[in-house]
Amino acid sequence: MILPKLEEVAPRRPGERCCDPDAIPSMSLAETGLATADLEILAHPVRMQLLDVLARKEGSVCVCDLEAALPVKQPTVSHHLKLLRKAGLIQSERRGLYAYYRVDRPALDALRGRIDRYLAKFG
Amino acid sequence: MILPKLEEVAPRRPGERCCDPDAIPSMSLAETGLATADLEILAHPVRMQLLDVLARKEGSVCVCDLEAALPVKQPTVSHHLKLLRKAGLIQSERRGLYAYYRVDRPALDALRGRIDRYLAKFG
DNA sequence: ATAGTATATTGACGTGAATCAATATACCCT
DNA sequence: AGGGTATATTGATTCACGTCAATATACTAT
Repeated sequence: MILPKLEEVAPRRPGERCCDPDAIPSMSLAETGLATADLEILAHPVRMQLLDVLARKEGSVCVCDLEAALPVKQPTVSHHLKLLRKAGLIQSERRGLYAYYRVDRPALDALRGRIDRYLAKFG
Repeated sequence: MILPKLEEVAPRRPGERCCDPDAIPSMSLAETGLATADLEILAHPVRMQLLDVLARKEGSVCVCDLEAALPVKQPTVSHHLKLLRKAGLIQSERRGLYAYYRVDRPALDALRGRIDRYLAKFG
């Protein structure tokens, strides 16, 4: 390992250490990318309320009930349900005209576990 | 409590229950607003790496070291540090030309606790 | 004073998210 | 077939966020 001559680094007052060699993230950009994706899917009031309602019910919930429970219009509900489904957190099923959604319990538990692990890095 | 006559509600097939009375969020919009604010502050790669670096160090870290550790320019680092400080998660101190940041340990622990509690609602 | 450095702020730009009206799709019923 | 309903999709709009060049600020050193 080649060290620069002292004159070549920016001058610092002694005790005001800059260029601290272990001020290095333990998480790569790829890791923080996954972590932020996990957090982002939860970080919206509508999605949080949707998950809240779905997670408390044992079985499936009709979209019409989800619409009634939330302060946004039907296309917006549909939009956020789609995002949650793409994230693997919920599953859907059609019965006739109606669509029913339920949580994917293992996926939701896994998400919780990952977020717990991200937070543990700061503890 | 006044109930509508049965003929006045939208017709449903029996067994395809809609208007489920307990499909109701347990979290108000105000609560989900606080929760999403807590999640949003973490849900960015640069802020997560900043917290990662700061949380691992016992003392303060010079901004110049934070800049060196992250893949963004100086104004961007400054911007995210400001957001984290406004959120109460970090504190800053100036020593001469240099600025030093450190985590606010109680605030970070409190944030972790709140997020744990939000996640517990889905468990 | 003058020059130089570290950090903060401003202002502008690009990008993506959120929302919803309008429309499409798929299903039921007569 | 035709009309009605529930949900999904499209397209347009708005708006907040992230980034950075340029500049300001505040300090150091000569």
